[in-house]
Amino acid sequence: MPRPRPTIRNVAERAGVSKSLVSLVLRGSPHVSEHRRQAVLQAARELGYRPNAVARSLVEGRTHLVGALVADLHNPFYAEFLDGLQESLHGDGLRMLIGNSQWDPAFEDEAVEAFLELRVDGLVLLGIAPTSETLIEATAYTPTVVVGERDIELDGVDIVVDDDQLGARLAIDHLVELGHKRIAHIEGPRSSRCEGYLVAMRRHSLAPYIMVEAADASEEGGREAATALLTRDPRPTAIFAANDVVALGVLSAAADLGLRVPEDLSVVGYDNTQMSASSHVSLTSVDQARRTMGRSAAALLSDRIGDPGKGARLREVRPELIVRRSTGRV
Amino acid sequence: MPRPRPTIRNVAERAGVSKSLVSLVLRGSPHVSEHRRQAVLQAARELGYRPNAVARSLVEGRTHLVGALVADLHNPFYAEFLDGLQESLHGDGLRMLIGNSQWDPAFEDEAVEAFLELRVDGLVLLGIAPTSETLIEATAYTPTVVVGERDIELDGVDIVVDDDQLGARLAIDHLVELGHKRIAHIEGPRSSRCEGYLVAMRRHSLAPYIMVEAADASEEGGREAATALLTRDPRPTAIFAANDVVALGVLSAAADLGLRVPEDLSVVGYDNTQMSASSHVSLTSVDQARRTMGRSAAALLSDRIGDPGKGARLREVRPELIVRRSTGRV
DNA sequence: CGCGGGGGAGACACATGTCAGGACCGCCAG
DNA sequence: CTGGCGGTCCTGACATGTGTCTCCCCCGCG
Repeated sequence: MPRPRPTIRNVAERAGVSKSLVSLVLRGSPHVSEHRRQAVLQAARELGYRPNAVARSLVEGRTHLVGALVADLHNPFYAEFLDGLQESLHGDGLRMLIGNSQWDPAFEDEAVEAFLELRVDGLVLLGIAPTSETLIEATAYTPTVVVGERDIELDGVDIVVDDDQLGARLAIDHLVELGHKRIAHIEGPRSSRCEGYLVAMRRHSLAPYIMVEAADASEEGGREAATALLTRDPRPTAIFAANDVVALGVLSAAADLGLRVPEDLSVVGYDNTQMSASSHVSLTSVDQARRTMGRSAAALLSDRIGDPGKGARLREVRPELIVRRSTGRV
Repeated sequence: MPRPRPTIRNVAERAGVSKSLVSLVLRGSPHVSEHRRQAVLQAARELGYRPNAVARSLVEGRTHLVGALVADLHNPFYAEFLDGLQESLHGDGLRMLIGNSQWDPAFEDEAVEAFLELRVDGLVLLGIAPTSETLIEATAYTPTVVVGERDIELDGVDIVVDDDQLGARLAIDHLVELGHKRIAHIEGPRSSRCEGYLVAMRRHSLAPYIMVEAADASEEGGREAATALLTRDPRPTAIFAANDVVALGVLSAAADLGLRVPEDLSVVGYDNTQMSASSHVSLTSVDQARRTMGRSAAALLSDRIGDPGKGARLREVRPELIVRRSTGRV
């Protein structure tokens, strides 16, 4: 039913010119008489002509497409990051495609294969370290930026991360300022946050009070770890959780044990999830400037597309502490 | 730095055959001797050959790409829907591109233009009604499915929605079963949910107890509306909120007024957000079978791509009530 | 009349799929 | 034994829609 879309030749015929001229007009060449230019533009408008990006990409050798591969679309961090990324890429005339690997390495490879076949100009890996053979090969052929993963040692691959250590320090400083000493930490997958906690505690000469409990990054994990911490004697007066979901588990555990927040226990999360902003939760949390990270990634990528073969660069973005009602004086 | 990717010709030379034969092998033609087939495959492997989807699309006249335009990536509904969509499309050999309009009609048009220039085979509009000229034109040229918007009257455009009315009925039935009579509703943007509430209340002969308060779809809006409802005399014993975010506002208002949930007040949300599953919130909520909707959309779209020109179809997906701790007996 | 330059057209290239046709082989009938 | 026929494998040519490059034409000016 859908009639075939008009091509540049149809426009040329209708305007009574050669197709080359149509191309010139559409690309904004200055060496075209005003008379013909108008004729071409009008013909294009009348036919509802829309340039075929496929053909253009083929001849240009580039697609102006950037593939963003996300481990998990549900994670609000990625969603906001993508907003920033798209915004900046758009300014550079690049379009963003999103692929979703759902944490499955097989899907990762597959999505990247798709991007490579589409000949994207650049690749952004979100929460995905290029370890598989396919991914490594991809980074060799295509300008790539990795986000949220440290310790990538690949030539010509840029990295954008949140400065976890600084974030942890912000949290601990805040708690110390409120008079807390027995500050515990629940460790998650990001080990640098734990290191930041350790460093900050020592800096405040609170080394004797260091308490760390590991947990998997879920509410249930946070609850179990918190229960373990809070039944110690003496119990901590504050808990810095690896992230907001874990912190939510801490809140549950506290409620179960009859501890009031923040009177009896202060809680700090990480990520500043939408959830933590809810007044029903109101969790003090470290915010990773997500949009900023997105923009950084876009800048690095555009630059690298323009000039591949640069050395790898690392961009650490400064987080910020958002204080809410889950923290208070001892 | 990145050396040019090998083409089908390079493979042909290396294997000592014509490029047509390489194409045949790669497309899995049966009329190729095993000997040559192996030679071609090996040459392709050695060169790291990857077919160029751009060139292929140009000659095939189709891209095997589907563009999904999302109003808001942060909305977890869309994220999960996309999972289901991608999963099913993948089974049909289609790849999914995601565009993000961030609720801005200008971005919508622009993203759709991009999709059209890329010559996507199909379009999925999430929470976006095709009202602008660009979008309407797009639906005329490209198979399209609209999700989450009713009342689209366009030829050849399929619609997938949650059965809001049924969802509301499930919520009310549940509350009635628990002995509630004074059940209030906070109305959001989806008017069909409100209608469902009204119908269900009347069905239970509870028309005299109908109470509706409008609110904008935010936590603050929910809080205000709930405060208004809960300070009435007699006050409602249960509130059915338009969605989970609004319900969260209800919980806040209840806490402010010293009402315990569920002892003094039962609350039901809609959408079964991740938040509502958190044990710290534990909100009874209506779940919109998001993955199922994604799969439905994929099925409709694949079908329409195979045979455009069918009439418009409407698919209403059945929601389900998830009972948690925010509802209890009167 | 010659030269320069502006404006336009035609040819080619991009990487691939397909289709018509050709080479070769084996078999059978004359 | 040979010619014809059918089948298998493979090749070359063409097509897809666009950008660019070279070349040509014509006009105006010196």
